[in-house]
Amino acid sequence: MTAEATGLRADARRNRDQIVAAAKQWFAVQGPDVPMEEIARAAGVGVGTLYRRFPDREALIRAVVRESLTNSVAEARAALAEEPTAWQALVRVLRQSRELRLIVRLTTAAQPAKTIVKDDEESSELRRAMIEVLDSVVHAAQAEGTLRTDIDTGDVSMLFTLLVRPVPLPDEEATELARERCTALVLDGLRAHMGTPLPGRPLTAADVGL
Amino acid sequence: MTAEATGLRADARRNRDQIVAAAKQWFAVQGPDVPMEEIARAAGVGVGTLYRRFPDREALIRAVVRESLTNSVAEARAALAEEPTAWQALVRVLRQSRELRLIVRLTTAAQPAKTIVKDDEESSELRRAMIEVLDSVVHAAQAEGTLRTDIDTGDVSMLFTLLVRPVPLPDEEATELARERCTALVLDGLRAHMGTPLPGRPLTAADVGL
Amino acid sequence: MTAEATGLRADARRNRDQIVAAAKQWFAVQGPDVPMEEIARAAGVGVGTLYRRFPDREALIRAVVRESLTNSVAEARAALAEEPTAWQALVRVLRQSRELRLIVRLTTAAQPAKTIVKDDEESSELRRAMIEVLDSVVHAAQAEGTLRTDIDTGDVSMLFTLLVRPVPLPDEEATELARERCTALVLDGLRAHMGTPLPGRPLTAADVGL
Amino acid sequence: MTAEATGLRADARRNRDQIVAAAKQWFAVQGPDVPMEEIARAAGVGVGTLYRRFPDREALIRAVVRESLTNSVAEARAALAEEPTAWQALVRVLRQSRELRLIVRLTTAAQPAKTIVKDDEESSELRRAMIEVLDSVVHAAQAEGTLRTDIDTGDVSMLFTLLVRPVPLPDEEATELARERCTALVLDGLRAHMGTPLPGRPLTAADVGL
DNA sequence: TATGAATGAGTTTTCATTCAT
DNA sequence: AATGAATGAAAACTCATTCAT
Repeated sequence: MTAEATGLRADARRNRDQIVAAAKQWFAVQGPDVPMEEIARAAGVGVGTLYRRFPDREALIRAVVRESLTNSVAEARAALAEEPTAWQALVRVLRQSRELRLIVRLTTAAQPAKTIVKDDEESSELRRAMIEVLDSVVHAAQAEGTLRTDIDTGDVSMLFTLLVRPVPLPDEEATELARERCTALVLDGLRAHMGTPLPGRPLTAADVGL
Repeated sequence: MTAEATGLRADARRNRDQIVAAAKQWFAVQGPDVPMEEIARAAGVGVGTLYRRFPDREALIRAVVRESLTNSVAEARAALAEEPTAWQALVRVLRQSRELRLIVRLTTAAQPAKTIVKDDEESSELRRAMIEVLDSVVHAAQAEGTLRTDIDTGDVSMLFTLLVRPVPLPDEEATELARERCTALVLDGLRAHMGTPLPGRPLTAADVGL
Repeated sequence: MTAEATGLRADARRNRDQIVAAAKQWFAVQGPDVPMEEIARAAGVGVGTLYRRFPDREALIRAVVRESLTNSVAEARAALAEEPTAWQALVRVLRQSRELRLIVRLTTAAQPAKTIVKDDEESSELRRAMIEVLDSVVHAAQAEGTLRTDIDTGDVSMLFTLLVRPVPLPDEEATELARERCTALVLDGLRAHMGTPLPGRPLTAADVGL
Repeated sequence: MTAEATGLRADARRNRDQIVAAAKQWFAVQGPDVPMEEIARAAGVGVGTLYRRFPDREALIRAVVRESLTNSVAEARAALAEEPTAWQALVRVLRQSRELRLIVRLTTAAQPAKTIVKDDEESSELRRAMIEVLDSVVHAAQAEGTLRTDIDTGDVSMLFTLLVRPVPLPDEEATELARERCTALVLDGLRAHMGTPLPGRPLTAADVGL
């Protein structure tokens, strides 16, 4: 799906994809420190195979982040293109959060993952693309009068980050409902003309280190 | 401060307190997986002493959670008693978040901490006390007409949980500002008479596994 | 060049030779434990091809030793035939040390190589041939009065072994000069009529396990 | 025995010494790549204990080298002080080679060991001390007319290095005899007034990277 | 047949927990 | 009772060897 997967033999390619998929699953539930062997097992391959494709844990995280970011950007672009209003695009981006959730999880983990993304040119480029789309959505929503104007992309992405973090409630259904309601409540806070004054100034993407 | 601290010789007691304090610091920055030796070093004692007091990591986490919960409940009660309006009490609880942040961090970590709290009678009792206070604040605020009425304590505590999670931005100042703004935005979403309809039904504390 | 190379298709034969050549290079610099894949890469073939030709590392070492021994014997015979005096032949053998150096390196490494040579009939035969030539040179030199007579082939070959071992000095030039000077000094020790009495008795090739 | 061993509890100290002793034995026969677990087993401790004392293989090698160098320097000084002639001191240094053999083995191994010694201040100092003693012995022997004057400390130490390398002959007795004879032959090459002209110029310790 | 992918056993290293001093 | 040493199980990573394409 991403660049580095090309030019592999069919079976190797299948394995690579399974490894990334398995890593995504494990990373999503346990964070970036899952035993490599666990991932290998989930992918149905030996550790050796995993290490042949991804020389160390960082490389694997990098690949996962790249893939998730690629998907997220594509989803965000689709939302912007297809939704009738910018507000609706904003809402949709926020709801299409599976991949985003993973990135946030990895990016806000202990230490390493953030550095990994920062140091990776391809990820950085994707991150820039993501910011661009978010900027468009935010400013368009403000222009159409649906989003409050005392905020900027950084504020929005902070809220996204918070909403998207995994909150392990006992059962799956409650988790979904809670997330939906929280999202709706936050959206209500973002809507135009409704707010109390905010401290400081609108935060840009750069302000929040994006 | 808590039950198990009583009946120890003065020096033993001091050790115990230093260990818990050190654990709180480390847990706050690195999560519940910090090497035990790190904690012992920060407390100025040997690992042996740590283990004499807390037979394993779970026991230590339990002690930390108990202490933090105790403090949080006290703070929440003080807010309810001292603030002129329930809304202001709500805001103050949300801002007095140091101890709360720690509990959330421990409670939402990988696997163990949540179970630890569930299985501990004293923590459960504190949790119930906390819910009771939160319930009072929430319902009082709704009664006074400042908090929207299509929500319940579970919704509020979910939002608290989200806001309180550590979001490692590059610099300390930006982190503080971002947190302030997000809090304000979320509070705007919670204010009475301002919202769009929410999906589902008001979530109680029980609904979100508190 | 050696027996097992015959009867192969031209390309297979070329592969085999490249593998052995690559192995000689790597063995010379890193000893017999170089990763097989390194050797394969240097030979411009896949590991699979290497393993098709040499079922395991031992087989490859065996092949290298055979080839080196073959060359060494040929060189020693040429020296004996072409040099005007036995002493000069001795000196020349000692200086023509590239192949010899490799054998010594492999033979005196950790454990395996020595056994490998011992257990290999072809190598043993070559070793016998080598001893024969050395014996001729040594005894001829003693007969012509240039080599001290209280020693035998085993002593000489021990000294050869010592001199021939790689001594990694910082720069290449120093290494060469040092080797030259050491060789000259040792030769001075071997010259007739110059020595102090030696302990024990002259060592034959058999004495030193050749 | 060396500085870093002081201030340990009696049992820890005993373990540390056993570990170093075990490492010396294994390093002497197998080189610096022996499995750490092997060393731990030989020392009668768990791997964990080994790693507590020596954070990685390098640290262990460093400790072994320091100890061996310390002993070697002491031996060399004793030889210089006690032997009636410098020549006899030279001979004695060369024969007291157990510790020296180990250092040479480690120092001339694959890559790392050399760097380890270079980068270690204490080892470097010991090395300088060793050179100083050797210089004294060499120059004194030349002054008393027993050692040829067209050489210098570098030449001598190169010959030492060669002689001291392990030559695994089948049986122990043959090894000893062979070493004795080789040493005697080399000494004959070093004796004053006996030599043929050597190429280049006398090699100092610096020339051979000491 | 050649290739390079897959496997899994072997090593290094870390850290929770136990135990001797 | 306090300390920090010892233990060993677990995790990361490498590489010889086998196998599918």
